[in-house]
Amino acid sequence: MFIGEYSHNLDEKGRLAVPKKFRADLSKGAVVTRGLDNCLFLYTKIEWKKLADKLATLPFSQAKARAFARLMLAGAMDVGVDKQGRVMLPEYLRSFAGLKKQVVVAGLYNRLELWDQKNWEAYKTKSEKESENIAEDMFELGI
Amino acid sequence: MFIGEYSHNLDEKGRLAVPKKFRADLSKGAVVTRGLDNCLFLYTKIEWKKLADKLATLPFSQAKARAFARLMLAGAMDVGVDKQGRVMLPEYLRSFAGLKKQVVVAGLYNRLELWDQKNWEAYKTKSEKESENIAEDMFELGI
DNA sequence: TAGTAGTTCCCCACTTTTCCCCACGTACTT
DNA sequence: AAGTACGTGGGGAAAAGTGGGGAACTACTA
Repeated sequence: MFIGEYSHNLDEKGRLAVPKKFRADLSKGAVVTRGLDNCLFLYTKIEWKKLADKLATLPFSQAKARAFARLMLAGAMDVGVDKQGRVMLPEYLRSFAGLKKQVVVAGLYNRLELWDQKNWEAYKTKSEKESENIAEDMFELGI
Repeated sequence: MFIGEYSHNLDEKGRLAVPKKFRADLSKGAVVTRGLDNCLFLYTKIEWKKLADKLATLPFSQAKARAFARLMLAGAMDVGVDKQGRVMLPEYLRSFAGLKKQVVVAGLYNRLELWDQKNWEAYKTKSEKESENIAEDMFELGI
């Protein structure tokens, strides 16, 4: 299970170190893709497969379904973890998420999220302020 | 499974390099055809067969069904992958999709999509803006 | 029937990118 | 205070993409 918040630097080649704890899980294969709220999602191969199978069932005759599948599937990329425990993020994903140098790696149960530091801070302060309101809505979703 | 976004150049002879990863799957035979949103779809022979069988079940008494079947079936073309891993795209498909020099190859699970670079960028910016809305709709479809 | 033109396919060579490995620095631990 | 673990940076080898020359094949024409 992925939890926690880590800060790492992207190097000039677009590589990002993964926190040590998570490397074992990711070493068997990992997939990065476009996420929501301007971040990237990083899944293990197994978790990715589950998601991809769901996406594949969307009917391509529906414009919205096509758009969503294109964002997630075409946005996805197999990434290997090198001997130093880093993943290479393709340019189009870095620019999508606006990743500069400082990147926040956040654990969210079955995925990691990669955020540009600035965006993360902004998002967090916003959410913290609204947390009471947000919580109220969660009731409807069964929490 | 086809995933990812790649950028390749059409050469003067109308040939397009296929990303290395996908060549093994496509080497047994591939089919290109007209796609939706102004791109081309590229299937393996097996996946194409499944789609063609579905298209064949469409009632030809419906004008829209006829038009759709014509678009996809009559637009289809067997393509071989040469020893350098390239496919030859017939002129009528290149002009249909408005392919110039820079082409984006996008993996969408069971098919590849071929886009003119410009169109792809435009489509993507549009979808990214709407992605949160789209995502909420996807929830209803069980994602 | 043979010649010519147009295509398709194969191969060679160049360029660019990717990936792998080594080395350094910093921070934490013992 | 020294050793170890982890994050960071960069150099070099290998692989993948690209472009063009030339052979084989077809089709059309004289």
